[in-house]
Amino acid sequence: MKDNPKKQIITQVAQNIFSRHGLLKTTVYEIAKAARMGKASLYHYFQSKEDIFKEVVEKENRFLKEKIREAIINEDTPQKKMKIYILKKMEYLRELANIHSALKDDYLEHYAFIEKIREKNSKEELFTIRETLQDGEDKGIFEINDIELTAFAIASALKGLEYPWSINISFPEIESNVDKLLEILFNGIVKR
Amino acid sequence: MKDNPKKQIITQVAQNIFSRHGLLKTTVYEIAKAARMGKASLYHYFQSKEDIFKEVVEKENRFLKEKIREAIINEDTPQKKMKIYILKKMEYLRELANIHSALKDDYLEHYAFIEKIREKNSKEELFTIRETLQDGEDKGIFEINDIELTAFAIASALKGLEYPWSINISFPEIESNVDKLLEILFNGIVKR
DNA sequence: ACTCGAACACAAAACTATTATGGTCGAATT
DNA sequence: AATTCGACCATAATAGTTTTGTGTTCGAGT
Repeated sequence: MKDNPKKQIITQVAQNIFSRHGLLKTTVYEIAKAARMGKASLYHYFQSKEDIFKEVVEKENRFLKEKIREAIINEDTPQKKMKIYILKKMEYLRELANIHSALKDDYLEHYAFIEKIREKNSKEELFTIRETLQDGEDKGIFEINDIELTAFAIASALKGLEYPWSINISFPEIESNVDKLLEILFNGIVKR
Repeated sequence: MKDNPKKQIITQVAQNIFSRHGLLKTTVYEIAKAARMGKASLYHYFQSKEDIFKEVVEKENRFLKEKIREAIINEDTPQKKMKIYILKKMEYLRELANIHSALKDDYLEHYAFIEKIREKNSKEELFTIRETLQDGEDKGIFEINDIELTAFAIASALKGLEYPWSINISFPEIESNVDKLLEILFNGIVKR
């Protein structure tokens, strides 16, 4: 997808409608109407409904990455970089309805293309964590053996931050939970 | 439930049938037949199908707790106790089909009584982790500020161990992942 | 106290008909 | 040539109806 204006309009209107109704409830007809064209014309620009949704998710992912890059750019320590990465990702995932849906909605998990999106996202996450660990090690801040396994363990732990605790269990504010978990991951609980 | 032999027979046969067919697919009629009684007679001993399942889950939970107690009894350090606790729990949850189902199956999550079972289990988990942290602190091994929040953060991290990663992502053996995560939680990644 | 056949209310499943939806095709328009 | 779209297709989804299954109750019997 280059700079085709029609394609961008379709993507934009689709982004809005998908984010309100979700992938399944949004019809191709609705998107076409909102883009002021006939339904059949859409297929000149996109191969399928799935293609449109993929494009929308990729657009949101680019936005998310840019926002994270901006936030991290002036941080100097790997600890701060990791914290900002996690918090910004959580924050923007809440706003970006389509990528959130693609990554989190249970009813979408049997679609092969959704599985691919989730896989790509997980790989990017693991990569980012691994890079940050490497950076910290290079700077003599972190001391790590088996960096791959460490990246994986940390990624797993961070997934646990989204665990759906029962409503009757009083759980802390997400940010203090992130802070505390990162503090533990960085410094450990064994006396120094 | 005291020592009523009929009730114990019902519970035992129900445990078997529930673990094969699951809560929803198991009929009261089947349980009655297996216990060699009429369907209506069951209601003399249990108030409902739900009551039978609860009894079965409680039975399995008692068994699980006893197995963990036995495994931990000779361990001396809080680190070892925590590791054994996590691994044993994972191991027995895999074997004890009914409590596993009660805690994990998505299709059961809208039942109020299942939510209660999950809540109770989470509270027990948090309690166990908190106790172990306290033990470690009392022994001068751990240094913790805000023990409640720390217990919560660690519990969250451990929930992440069960995250369903995509099949195309090569993830490590569960035990090495547990080991690595615990190592990080205990010692941190910042150079000592 | 314990047992169970019969019945109940309604949930679940099966079946049938109708409508909606993603996608295609070819002709028309720009 | 690029773009548009009406009409149509195959089938998925939905709606409506009927049938069967299931948890539970009740009252009579042992």
